[in-house]
Amino acid sequence: MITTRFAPSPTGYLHIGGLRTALYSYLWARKNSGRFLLRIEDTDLKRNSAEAAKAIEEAFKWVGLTHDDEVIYQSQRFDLYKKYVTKLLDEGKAYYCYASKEELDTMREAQQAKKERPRYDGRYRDFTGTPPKGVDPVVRIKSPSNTKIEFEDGIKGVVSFNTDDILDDFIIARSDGTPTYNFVVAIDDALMGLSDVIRGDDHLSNTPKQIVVYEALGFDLPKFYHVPMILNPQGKKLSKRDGAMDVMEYKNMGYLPEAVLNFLIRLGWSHGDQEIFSFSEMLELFDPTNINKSASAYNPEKLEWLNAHYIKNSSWERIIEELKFFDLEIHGHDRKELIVDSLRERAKTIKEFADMARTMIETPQSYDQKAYNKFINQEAIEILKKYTAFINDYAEALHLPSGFEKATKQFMEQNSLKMKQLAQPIRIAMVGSAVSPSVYDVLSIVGRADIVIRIEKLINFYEEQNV
RNA sequence: GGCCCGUUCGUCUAGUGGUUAGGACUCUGGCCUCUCACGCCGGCAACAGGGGUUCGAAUCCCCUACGGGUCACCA
Repeated sequence: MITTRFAPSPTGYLHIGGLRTALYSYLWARKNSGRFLLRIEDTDLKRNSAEAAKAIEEAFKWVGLTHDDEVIYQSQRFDLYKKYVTKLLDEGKAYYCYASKEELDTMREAQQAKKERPRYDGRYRDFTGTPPKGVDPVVRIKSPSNTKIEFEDGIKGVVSFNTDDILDDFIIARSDGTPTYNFVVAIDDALMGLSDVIRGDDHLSNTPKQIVVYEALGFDLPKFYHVPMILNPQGKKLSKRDGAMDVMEYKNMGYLPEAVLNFLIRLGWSHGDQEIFSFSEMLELFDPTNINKSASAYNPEKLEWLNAHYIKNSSWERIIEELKFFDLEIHGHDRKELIVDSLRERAKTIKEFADMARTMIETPQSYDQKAYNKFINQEAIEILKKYTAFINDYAEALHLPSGFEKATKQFMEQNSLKMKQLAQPIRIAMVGSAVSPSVYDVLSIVGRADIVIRIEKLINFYEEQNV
């Protein structure tokens, strides 16, 4: 059985890079009918873990990820960790260290002065004397020396470390009794039954320490996969200055969750030349073995393209639903469908979609200067006047774009006009600019009564300008 | 600085000893056209450098350069 986990430290929101490793872990577990667990790494009690967990659950919900079991909070498992500290102490695999901070600092400085690697020198490793008074000891684990620690990473291949290069007897419990990161991670991963640990590249050099803990405690090692980092568009480390770090920001910007997931799965992973992955295809095709070895810069244009793709291919009901988030409620079944179909190939985000829809729904309050200067002149005004009269007197009912097309063509024929002469003035009257969907669609969306109002408004504006 | 990891078009990537080095995004030329988009057809653009191994290397090995990660009583 495959069991994976996502184990963020509580920062208050779900990071975009975090979502990617969560997605990989999720997919790998679900694909294999396994379990995907969530654990909050809140051994540092200063942060608000309840709020952080809530933010993660919210983001998971938005993109459609679900985890099994209850969320595990490390802060609630201190008793458990303490038992393992005691166990190692009893077995002689760990020991109390009474070295003070000052003592350790001077030791470190001396080492650095000699250009040596700063490391704990093991001075209390075999200590049997009387402990110094007034020092709360830390607990250190006995690390192996003069050997190698190797493991097969599912992404990087065999990774090998010389213990003397990287290890010392590191602290597993602080002087206040609280356990440290590398200790609890190993315990929890083992106790939670993880078979596969998929996590960020930045943990690669923690892995040997965790292996020391696994071995001291007699736990089986999981398979590790260290996923390379996501870089900003400039190829540098992602930081808060790069904008959207919080997954929920993407919702605010009008991105669809399926676009975000598709973007993320493809960033550092591939399946041949395929670019578009539905959720079920992700489930079917994902395999952590072909995650790329190197870091990848995220490029906003591709996300945008993906988002546009999903907008184009969403049902109109879905888009109407999404538009509500941007305070846009559209009434009328035909009108909803028409608005969506006229804009779905034009909007890159739902936010843009809402903005464009508003230009058709609401009477323009001003006119785009350039477009107005270019297309609105005495001749255009005369045409618009005639057109208003024509629409007013038109005998048949006018609802659908096809009806407006038929009527407008008749009008053009009667007046020997070409579409080119008519389209832009009408467009400016309807939406205030020279850019919109097909005029027939716009006309149909605006509706017969408002068409007349909007044209008259433009005419009035023109005449006031030219008194 | 030590250790670890990495390096194919600007970006995401395919490629696992023999390819005109493929696709996608971006940019760009054209077609379509009532504008803008969409769509379609085309274009620009890459194996970090140097040594080996081999009949033959983007692919295997070594070195260099560059980038990243990590070295806490943070996680």
